Amino acid sequence: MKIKAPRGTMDILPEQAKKWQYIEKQFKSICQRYNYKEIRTPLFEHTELFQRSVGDTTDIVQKEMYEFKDRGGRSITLRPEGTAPVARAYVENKLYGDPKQPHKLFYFMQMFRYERPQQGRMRQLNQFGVEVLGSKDPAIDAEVIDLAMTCYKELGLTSLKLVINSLGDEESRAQYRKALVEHFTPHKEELCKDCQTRLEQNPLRVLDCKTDSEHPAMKKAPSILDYLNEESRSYFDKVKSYLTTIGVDYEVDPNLVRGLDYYNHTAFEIMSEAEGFGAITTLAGGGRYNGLVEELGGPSTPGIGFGMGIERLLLALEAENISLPLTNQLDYYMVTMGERADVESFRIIHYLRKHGIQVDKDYQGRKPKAQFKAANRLNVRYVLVLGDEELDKEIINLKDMETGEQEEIPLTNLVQTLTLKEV
RNA sequence: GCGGUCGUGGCGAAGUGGUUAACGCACCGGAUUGUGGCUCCGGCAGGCGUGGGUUCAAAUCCCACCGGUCGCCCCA
Repeated sequence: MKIKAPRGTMDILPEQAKKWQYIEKQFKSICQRYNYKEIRTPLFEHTELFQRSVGDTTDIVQKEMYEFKDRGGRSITLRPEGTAPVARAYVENKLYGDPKQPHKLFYFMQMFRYERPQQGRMRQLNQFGVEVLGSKDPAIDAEVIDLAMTCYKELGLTSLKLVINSLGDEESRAQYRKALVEHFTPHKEELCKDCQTRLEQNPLRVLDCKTDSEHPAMKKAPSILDYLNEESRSYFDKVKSYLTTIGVDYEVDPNLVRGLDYYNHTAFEIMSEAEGFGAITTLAGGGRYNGLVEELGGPSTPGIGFGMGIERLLLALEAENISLPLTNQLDYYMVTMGERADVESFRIIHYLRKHGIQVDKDYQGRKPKAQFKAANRLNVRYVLVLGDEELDKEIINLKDMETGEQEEIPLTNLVQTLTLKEV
């Protein structure tokens, strides 16, 4: 084969697509229960949107964006994440003026990140996500987290870990940032190269460095939790208390920083603890972003959301050995014998389909024997047998593939009989 | 972006320098002129990821590239 799918992309074939459909259906039903409405934004945006919101120092912007110039010379980027585009749409369409607040939104969208692919990390990836704009009620934080957990739980996943943290408000964060720089600067030379850069550009991210995690300075690093001001601390406490109220277990990890610039207050991640899941365990991540809408030119509007990788979700299901209840097999298969019957069968199945009956036939010119084999392969319970004999008698033979029994159905009663069978 | 590892018919998998590249599954046909799932028999299908090189001779050795996979960075 000459032309292959570009690196980091994949085809989703019918067998697999059934799972995607099922997951989407379940998640949409959950969203309906929680009263979240679907939003769809463009596949690509002006590069500037991500630079300004996600942040120039983040990995996403520095090395992962699918960025190109269009024919008009504009810098365009295939969206690497969903929050910024949704916030942009909120501002652009003036949804802040809509009396229905907050706006509770969900999406199923493709994202693109230029990374070295491996299992669970594609260049084109699919995310289900949720964004709530216009509420700073800690109960909404808990609702969003609960929604994500519910999605996983209703599919049957159990080996989950919810990790939460608070990054505090701007003031808390600035204080903490200062403390971190003061703490790490004396050890700067001992830290890894990445951390030295991070210390200057984005000190919070020094904390989630894996290389230096054993360094004594890392262990003695100040905790964000000690730098939360009164308001931030109280907010975080309320979020935790709401989670407890509805029985959502969590673990507080003061080192959970989240990479993107727009986050503040609540940050969370959901991981799989299933065995054999490999190095990548994050299934979903999100947080609050109270300054983002304003940053994008809208009125000061609080927001919170998460993104959930569907590819990783499928891996988690596999790791936990969960098979989704997929049930779309064929109801009827038509077997024909002879040319007369073959032509007539085409007319009949068209008629049956028109009446809502799910039926297929052979298109390979196979012998009857092979047609029955095909029916077996398709896992069909009933086969409609049509040959010269049946045509002459104006009936069709309905064969039950499980019992092997066959009964004659008058053609005039066909639809009625088959419809009843399905019940 | 860095490091390890792998790449043989549709799938799985032998072969590690030398006659026309095992085998299993799947598929097609026959035994059974119009009836399947079992059995038996037969058949279809690959020149070994791509491109160079070494050699009398390469799927087998070397190089580059592409792709998968694992790990790192980071995240979904």
